Amino acid sequence: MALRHAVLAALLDGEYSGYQLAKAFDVGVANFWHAASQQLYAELAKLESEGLVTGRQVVQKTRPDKRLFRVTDAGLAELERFGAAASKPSFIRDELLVKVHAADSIDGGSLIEQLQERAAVAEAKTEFLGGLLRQLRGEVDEAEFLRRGERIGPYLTCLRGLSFERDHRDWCVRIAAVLRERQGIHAGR
Amino acid sequence: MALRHAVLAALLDGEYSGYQLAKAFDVGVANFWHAASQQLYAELAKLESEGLVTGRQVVQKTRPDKRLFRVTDAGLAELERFGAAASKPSFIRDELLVKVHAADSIDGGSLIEQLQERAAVAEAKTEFLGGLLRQLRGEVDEAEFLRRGERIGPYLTCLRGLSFERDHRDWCVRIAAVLRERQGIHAGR
DNA sequence: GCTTCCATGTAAGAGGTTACATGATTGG
DNA sequence: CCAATCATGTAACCTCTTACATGGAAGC
Repeated sequence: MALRHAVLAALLDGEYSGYQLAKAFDVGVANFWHAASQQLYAELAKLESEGLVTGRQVVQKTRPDKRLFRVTDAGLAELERFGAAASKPSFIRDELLVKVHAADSIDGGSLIEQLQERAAVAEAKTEFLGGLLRQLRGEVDEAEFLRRGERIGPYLTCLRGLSFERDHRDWCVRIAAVLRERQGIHAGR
Repeated sequence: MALRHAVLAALLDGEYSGYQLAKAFDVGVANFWHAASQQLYAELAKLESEGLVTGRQVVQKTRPDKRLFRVTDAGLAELERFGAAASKPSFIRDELLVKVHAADSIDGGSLIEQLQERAAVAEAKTEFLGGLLRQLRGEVDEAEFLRRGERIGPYLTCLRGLSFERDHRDWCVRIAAVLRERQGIHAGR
């Protein structure tokens, strides 16, 4: 019962279909919450039945029909209640880190490759998030936007995502270098 | 079926009971994997029945008896297989970030408090992880330890944890400041 | 012509959370 | 004296993942 709040928060940006929401969860929202599209369709149905969101049918000609959802007043109230309550501790899960933890027992070459691959993905994400931030703040500079912008929530979480991806990229690059050097040492024995 | 690998990786440090493992998952392992103690007991039983770990009973006088587990050769082989396979994308979940995403719709005061609280927790964690790193590398300096240390896996993941916590703390402090300034602006209208 | 995009789901099974049970010992 | 620590689980419930189903349109 916590995905609902992530969905409500994401829907504050405007109307979204389940499909669009799933895309949002793949990019910006991915900085702090992960969910598969099936979960989102199910959660939207549940939220609607509880009156926290409303959907309206949009008939399309060249595309399948869709339903656009927005947060209701009851949904806003629920978000406010959530905002005041205690948060569960944050939660991370990363198989690559599990592998690094076991680095002394598994094949180094494969691990180095995966770290480089991950570094490249993180690099691509930093660039993407940088562009998203520019888009969100528009013409004004960051300090000004943060002082007077009307909707800064998504901007703030993207800042966190950007910082996370940079940091993660740097770590991957560094660890790959460490493992490479150790391979050289072992090979030279 | 991925918790098993986190458990195997954690058990590489030596023998652990379910209870001790749960503590490890609260500190070092928490940098990349979260699991409740009940899960760990269940997973250890499963791993033992599959021959990937072995347990031995340790009778204690002043404390309840316990079972210490270590990884078997089959367990090591499973870890190696896992190390070579593709990793699932990393997974993050943070209710505080959900709240920040909805910052424009929820009470700012409560959010600022929670951000400060979180910053303090992150600060405490950076200090703890700093100490853990010193302990892991012993007398030698970091570069030397990373070149020639025998077991560097946990060190590398702790480095990531340290970096993450610092970064997270800085973000929390900054966002709290942004929200405070906006409150001042709104109050002054 | 093949793949990707749009768009919404269902169903089964695996995995995770919450609440509970037990009971001696050590530290403040 | 009260809380925390050590130590291991069970049971019920909720959530999440995996696999599948459908079908037209647009891009390469």
